[in-house]
Amino acid sequence: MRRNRTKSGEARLTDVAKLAGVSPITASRFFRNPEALSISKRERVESAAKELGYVPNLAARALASQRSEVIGVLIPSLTNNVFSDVLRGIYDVAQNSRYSIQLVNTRYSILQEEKLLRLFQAQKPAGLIVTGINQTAESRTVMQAMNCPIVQIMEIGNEPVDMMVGFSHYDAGFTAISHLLSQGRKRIGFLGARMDPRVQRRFDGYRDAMKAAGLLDQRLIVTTPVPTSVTMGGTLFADLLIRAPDMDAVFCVNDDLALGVVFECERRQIAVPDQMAIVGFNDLEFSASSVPSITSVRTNRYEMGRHAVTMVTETIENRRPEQPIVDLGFELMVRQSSAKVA
Amino acid sequence: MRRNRTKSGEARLTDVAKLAGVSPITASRFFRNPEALSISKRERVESAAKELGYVPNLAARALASQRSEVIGVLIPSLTNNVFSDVLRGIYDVAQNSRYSIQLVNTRYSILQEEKLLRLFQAQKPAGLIVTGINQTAESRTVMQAMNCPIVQIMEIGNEPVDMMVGFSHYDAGFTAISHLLSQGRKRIGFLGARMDPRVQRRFDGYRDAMKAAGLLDQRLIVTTPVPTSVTMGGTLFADLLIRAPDMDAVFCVNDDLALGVVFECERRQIAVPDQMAIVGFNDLEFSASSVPSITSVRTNRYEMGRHAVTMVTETIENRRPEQPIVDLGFELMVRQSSAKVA
DNA sequence: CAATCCGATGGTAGCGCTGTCAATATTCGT
DNA sequence: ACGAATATTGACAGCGCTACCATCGGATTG
Repeated sequence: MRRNRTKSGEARLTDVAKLAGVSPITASRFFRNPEALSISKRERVESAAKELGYVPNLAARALASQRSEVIGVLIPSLTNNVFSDVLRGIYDVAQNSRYSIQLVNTRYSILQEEKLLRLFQAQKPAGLIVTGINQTAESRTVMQAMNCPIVQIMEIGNEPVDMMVGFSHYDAGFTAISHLLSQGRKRIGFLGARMDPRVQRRFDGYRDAMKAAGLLDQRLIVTTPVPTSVTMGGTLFADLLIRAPDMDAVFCVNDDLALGVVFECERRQIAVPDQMAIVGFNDLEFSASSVPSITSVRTNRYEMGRHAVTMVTETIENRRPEQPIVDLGFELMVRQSSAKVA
Repeated sequence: MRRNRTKSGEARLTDVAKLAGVSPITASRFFRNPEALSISKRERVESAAKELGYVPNLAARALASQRSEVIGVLIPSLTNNVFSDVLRGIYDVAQNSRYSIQLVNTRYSILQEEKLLRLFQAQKPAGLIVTGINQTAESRTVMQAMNCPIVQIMEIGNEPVDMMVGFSHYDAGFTAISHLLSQGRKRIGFLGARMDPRVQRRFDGYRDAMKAAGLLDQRLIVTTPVPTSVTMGGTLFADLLIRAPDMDAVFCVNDDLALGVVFECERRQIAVPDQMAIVGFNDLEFSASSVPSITSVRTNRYEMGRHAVTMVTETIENRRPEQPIVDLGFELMVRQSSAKVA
């Protein structure tokens, strides 16, 4: 005994088909590939759907078609500005496509990431976007078994699970230090909070640049596993000054920390850049308009998000990008905080 | 002709049931309400599921049970720090529940919001979290028809669609201005970017407080529809100084703008707070550690997110909160930028 | 000891949609 | 004008799961 409508009173595809005088499958095609219908049927189905206020049942569609139109996104933080930009890129592209985004927060834990990846299996996502390249072996296995396009974002490496879009944090760190060295700085501190894998690679760039210049000194390095913040920038900088009072520059792994250093310098009346050069990372919006403005490494986070979704959708539609690894690069924005000493 | 497994090779509930020697429905119950099974069956199903690596098919479940376990979230911006905090609260609670979050970005457009709300209908979400109280009439109709708990967040009002959690932006604005007035300030500027409804209500608080003090002056007010930023804070402040050179305080609708004003004052060598008091809004992390530290209105954004999800889930589980409207309040954090003139 | 209740389990019948492939209509080339 | 190729359309049979109701044995009650 079939009713006229769904229990909750909504119209079904069959109801639309009946009203339009076509078979259910024809109506179904109207919503997925209207070009396949003759003009007349197309119009009939369209007006029938409108009249009934038909809304497709996504669960039924997913069940029948054996696939969903969900792209899973795993990011490590919802607070960090860096990820909000990436997310905006992701959502901007996704909202104009038929795919929807399922976002989860790994909180910088690769075990949590592994667990969430397993959860995604149940959804049979159409694609996956994961942060970074440091997944557990188990996570990689799960991903490989998932049979959908996968993009690793934020950084690039040699062994993509599938595809990648990002840039080299090592090179970026190296470039930042090279800049300071070229300005005549010798005692360049490293200031890092929450040493996630990408921050670690920025550090590697710092270390190698300093080593190459014969200037590496453990006393110049301070890090903490605590999350990053402006306040933490000031605190760590104070630490660093105790350990290396002759420090003449500091490389902060992000702009929040750098801003904290700027404020701490003001408190202590340390002249920037004369006595202390400061370089940040990410080029957040405030870095250009702070006083002094902060030299920083600009990265294309919004583009990264857009790219990632696009790579996923193109792959689904059999237009897989020729290059599985996309390097979006970075740009050192030199500003007042690291201008040459007079 | 039924196969042993799904086409893609995954085990189905029936396969688990067969291996465990129980009926499919018993196996089904194991995953939804294990307590209903006898210990022996429970163990049998559990080990069978593990052996087959069974992962439930969410689409099938949603179709058969006529409901999903998705909570839809509509927010106007993915960039604004304010929302990242709310989101973090939402995700923290949701990730420990059986509900998953479906997030969409309305980009401050109530028309886009309406469209997205319709999209959500198709998903039959278990609950909905929407930003603010300024939905279109059509949006309200759609929501009312959705037959699921709905929480409006960020602010409170008198006519909840269903439930609300937030605080009074009017009161917050009024309080901020009262503080400045009590410090002896008379020419208090208003600096607003992207005048969304909540910012508008902060403005109403400003206007009424100034009017009550007989100090309202249009020249003291500057706003722009452009999104907020630190840079914009400096720009608008410069505008304001031209229009009202005798200004002795400024209320910024958020801390980014306030930070921009701090920098602009430094550039112009305007002494803060002696010549110019500054009050921000939201109490972002940097406000406490900037130089000078910035007086701001602290709001419980993380809690707001947590609350919203909790209200939804409790309602679903028939433990609807007694109070449909939760006022999380705010707190004025008085700091250097608005200390009393000597 | 029969009547009653309750917890545990299973059978049946879909949920609303789409994949597959066959059946028709339509167009085209020669 | 005729067969072949192509464009449209439809019938059927599930997708994997759960709601609903029936069943059954055992505990409880007077």
